[in-house]
Amino acid sequence: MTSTRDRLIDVATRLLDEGGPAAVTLREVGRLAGVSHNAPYKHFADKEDLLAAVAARQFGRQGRTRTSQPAAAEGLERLRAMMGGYVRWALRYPARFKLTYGSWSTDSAELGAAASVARQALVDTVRAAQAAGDLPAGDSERVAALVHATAHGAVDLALSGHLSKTGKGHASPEDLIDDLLEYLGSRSGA
Amino acid sequence: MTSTRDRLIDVATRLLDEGGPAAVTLREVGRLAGVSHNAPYKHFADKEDLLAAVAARQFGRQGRTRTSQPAAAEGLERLRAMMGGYVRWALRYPARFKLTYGSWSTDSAELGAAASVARQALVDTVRAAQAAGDLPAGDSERVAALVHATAHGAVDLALSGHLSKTGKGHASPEDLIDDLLEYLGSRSGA
DNA sequence: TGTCAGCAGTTGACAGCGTCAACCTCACCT
DNA sequence: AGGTGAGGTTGACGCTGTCAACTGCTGACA
Repeated sequence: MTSTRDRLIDVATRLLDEGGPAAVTLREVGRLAGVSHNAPYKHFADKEDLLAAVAARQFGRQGRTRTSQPAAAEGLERLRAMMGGYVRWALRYPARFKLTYGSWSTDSAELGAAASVARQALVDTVRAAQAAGDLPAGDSERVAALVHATAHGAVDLALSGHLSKTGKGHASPEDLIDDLLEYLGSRSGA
Repeated sequence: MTSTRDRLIDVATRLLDEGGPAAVTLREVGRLAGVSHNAPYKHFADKEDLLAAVAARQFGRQGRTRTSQPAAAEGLERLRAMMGGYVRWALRYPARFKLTYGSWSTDSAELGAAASVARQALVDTVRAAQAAGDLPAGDSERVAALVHATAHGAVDLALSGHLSKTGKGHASPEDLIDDLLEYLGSRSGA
């Protein structure tokens, strides 16, 4: 027996995937969850609050996926796998990606905490790769930020159609991340 | 004497800057432009079409700024200046940035052409830096895509509050771009 | 010169949206 | 027994995007 609150988040996520942000309507969410058009207000302050709950759940999944990743790969390979997961997730659920990393005027504590866990997992992986000599030494958090920024930007540009899709300059987000990691790797002087 | 169409785009841009995407309302745009609530439909098919015009104008300015940049700087420095301009523009007008690089279901020819000019200017600058030995050789379009992705992602994360703002991992978007260019530069073996 | 098409503008209407207020009901605590 | 609060309901409000119908002007052309 799932709670009404959970069902509302489920429905909102589904609508988001199917029709983008514009398709997420409090009234439609209520309808599909089998409650009245105003029931959502018993669980969320307003529309943004519901969307923040959707985003927090995504961060939560991401953090758990990252930390539970089997340690089959080591060093750079593990980092590459992690970023590959990020990219595939974003390309598969573009609307969730854009929502999750969108701007939040509501700074929900739940959201902040979930995001923090996900980020820490990346920093740890970067630190391990540095220790293995696969990445240049230096502030791990800053290197992690660089990697995240590149992956994030590559995906966002790809989703918006601003990465050339054919011809000489063609590159997928994963290609760009590989390029970056290769440059960083050869710089590390291992 | 500016045309009504231009005035509508002006007002829409202003509303976007002041109150984000939610503040851009066809009716309010009409009101502030001194016309009726339905006049915008004489110039734009629908709301998205108006927003596309706003975005196209931004791309246009960007392309012109980039190509007209004084050649005071050369090689890497010119590239750094160009990306600095991109970052500062994005941080100053976050809503325009998010809109411009958002997803467009309407693929207006005007939009595509304007975006293409801006991208080509970046590729040319990368090519020059490569010729100067400041960047590793290789497909210029792909290196340009990497640089753009990093800058874009860094700005987007910063705007969304996903870049740690204090402490050891603190880094501004410009810092991250500098990091990338430094890694690329030392890799070029000049 | 007369007229006629079409562009730019208007008013009015419609459904759907987010949100507020008031009411109901029923489990639970005292 | 009685009250209280969480979770649900219905109804209303103003605002939005969009459609339809009407008007006035302007330029092309017989």
